[in-house]
Amino acid sequence: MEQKKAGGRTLAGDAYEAIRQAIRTGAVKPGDRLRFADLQALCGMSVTPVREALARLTAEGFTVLDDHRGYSVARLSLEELRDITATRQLCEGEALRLSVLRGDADWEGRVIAAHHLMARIPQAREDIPSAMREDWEARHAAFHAALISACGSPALLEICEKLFSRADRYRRLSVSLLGTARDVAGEHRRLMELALARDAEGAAAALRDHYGRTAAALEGFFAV
Amino acid sequence: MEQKKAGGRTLAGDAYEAIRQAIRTGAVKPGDRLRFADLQALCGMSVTPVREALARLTAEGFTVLDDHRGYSVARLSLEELRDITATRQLCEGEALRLSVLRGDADWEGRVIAAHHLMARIPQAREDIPSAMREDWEARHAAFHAALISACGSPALLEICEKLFSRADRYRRLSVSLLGTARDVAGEHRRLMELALARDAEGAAAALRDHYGRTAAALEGFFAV
DNA sequence: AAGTCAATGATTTTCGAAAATCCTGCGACC
DNA sequence: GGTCGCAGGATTTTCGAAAATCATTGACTT
Repeated sequence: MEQKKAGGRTLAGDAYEAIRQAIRTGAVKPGDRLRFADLQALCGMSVTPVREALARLTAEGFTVLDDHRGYSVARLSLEELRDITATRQLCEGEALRLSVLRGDADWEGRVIAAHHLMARIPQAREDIPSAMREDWEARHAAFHAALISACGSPALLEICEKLFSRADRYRRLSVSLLGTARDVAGEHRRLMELALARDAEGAAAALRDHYGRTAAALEGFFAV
Repeated sequence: MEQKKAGGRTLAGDAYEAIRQAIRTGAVKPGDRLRFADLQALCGMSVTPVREALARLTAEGFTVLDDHRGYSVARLSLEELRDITATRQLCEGEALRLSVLRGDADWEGRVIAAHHLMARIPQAREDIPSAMREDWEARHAAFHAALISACGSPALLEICEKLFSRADRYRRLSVSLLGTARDVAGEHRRLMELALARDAEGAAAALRDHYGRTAAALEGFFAV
């Protein structure tokens, strides 16, 4: 979805951001019902824009709708984590492969710049202030987006973007509960190097491995 | 208010179906603006459910939203046709491969039954009544859905379903403008045979070829 | 006791109009 | 001659309340 510009041109857009943030940060938990009365209080607006925001969030998999029973926060599960991971490996792997094959000098610049921005601040961890964690998350997303930005397929890019944001909720779980023992920075650097060396297959394989490790690090949590 | 429950559980759902149908049948054309006043008249309801319907349609790529300028029917283009085709070949090809590997006897039954239903009525063509064409389209969609139904990945299935319905608009163009010279029935039969013979790679390749032919048959139209 | 059914309360869904925003055309000014 | 700015009109967006629907409770029958 790329219809909202940050800052707020419409109230519905603001509501979308506010509720999305509440879900991502855990202010409302998976399975929680989202009552319109509460959301109107949270967002400070009437029911109509809230309804539109929920429609968008539902399309992206953050919330689910039960006819005449309203909306609730989508639950997290090991099955979904595995499912999303496998689908990302397929789609984003191919997107990266295409991007490496078709990227021009301008694309190389975007990748280098995005990596540089991300590497400048420490990775999200328990002992890092929340604001900086948010910042790193944004730069992390921008780096992955830059990698596949030259794939030439808007449809594939849209799919990857949606899957990335759906996986974001699981990624946050990883940060807050397990810490980060892996050398994520090293994985990212290697990803960039393979891409810039125009090793399409190698970069795609490294990306699949990268996502596989992230998922594996979370498997334990759901064993509870 | 005394609303009748004509089939739909919510008016927003009815509006979604009505507008979607208007777009698919060409009652409103690509690029046309969708004014709320017109849609309210068409659907016989107030603005709120229409707005929700448009939000859903936009999420699926049938319409586009321009902030404060309203909704319009998404345009068709050769670039998008190629893009969607390539993405379908990737996603649905993999889904079919997985489905063939993992499908059980129950899945085989679903595939055979869906194919039988589709083969019983003639394929959509100019000289066929519109109602029968709609019927065939529905069974065609059901057949393709059955093929990949055992892939085990809800995320992938959702992506395939969305891409299928997006491609549906182009498919209709093919029917009304070019007729069907290809042996589509034969392609479908071969697809089923490969799947039931558990030739996962062969079936996936046949599916990619099937979609490639459909797209190729339409290339000419956009040359205008 | 168990099951049915109607009244009640909570919540979603829809309405119709008001407010906000954008587009167009016209005129003034440089 | 061309550009800028500003009413007028059309359209979207939002509001607050009314209507419809779902879940629950409790009385009443079997």
